[in-house]
Amino acid sequence: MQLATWNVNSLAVRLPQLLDWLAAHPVDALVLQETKLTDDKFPRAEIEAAGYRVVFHGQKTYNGVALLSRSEATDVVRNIPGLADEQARVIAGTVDGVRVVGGYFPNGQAPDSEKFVYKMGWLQALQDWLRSELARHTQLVLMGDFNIAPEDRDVYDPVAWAGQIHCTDQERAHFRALLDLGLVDAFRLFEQPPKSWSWWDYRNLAFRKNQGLRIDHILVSQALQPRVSACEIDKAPRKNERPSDHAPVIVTLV
DNA sequence: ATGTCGGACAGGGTCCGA
Repeated sequence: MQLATWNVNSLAVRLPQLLDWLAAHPVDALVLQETKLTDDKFPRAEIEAAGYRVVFHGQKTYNGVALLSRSEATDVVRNIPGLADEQARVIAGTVDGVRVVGGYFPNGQAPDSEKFVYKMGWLQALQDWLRSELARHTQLVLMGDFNIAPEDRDVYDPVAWAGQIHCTDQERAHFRALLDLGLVDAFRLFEQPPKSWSWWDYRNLAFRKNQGLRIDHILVSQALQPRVSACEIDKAPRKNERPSDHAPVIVTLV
């Protein structure tokens, strides 16, 4: 079984690439972020024609998430229960016995901004909700664009980025709090190439220079960890002529 | 490199967000 996450930065633009990618990587479930589509504009027919069921939660211009799966997702949840949030950032469902939670975590803009305050509150609400989700679903995967680089080795220039957004102590503490719930960073279960990133700024020839961050993650519950046999970032779509700024991350379960 | 994308609004160029 394979699960994946990909911030597509506009599904309207990236749909052909998504369909190509699914043809090459017929994963069992995939969560998308930054679809940037209201639900009435979601390309359901095209995705179903590719052999996937799909549930989604979108809004105009910003954010927007989706869960694609070969088997039907059940017990679907949109956004964090109990959190009043106008931003479409979470979709969850149970696929083949695995609770799949897809998230587009807030960017946070800058550590002294109002958006950072929102990010902190959102992260706390996510943590509180996941604690109860884990109590109900021992087999759980949390994946998406976390907008957090958990450690310095996840940053191409940790000195320049020290204390900057994605790298603050507060964000990293929230990431560790998620691990403390009983989740494991699947990517770090395996030896990985040094300088492995999942996002490269569109500017400054960042991809060509491999100047990026690892901010897209797949966390698995402890019950699921023994099933994890591989986890990798697929850089290939980032080489497209008109790419998303993020690359997909894939986890393989036996 | 305040360096590029994508969407909205508007029907071009400018703004916001990332």
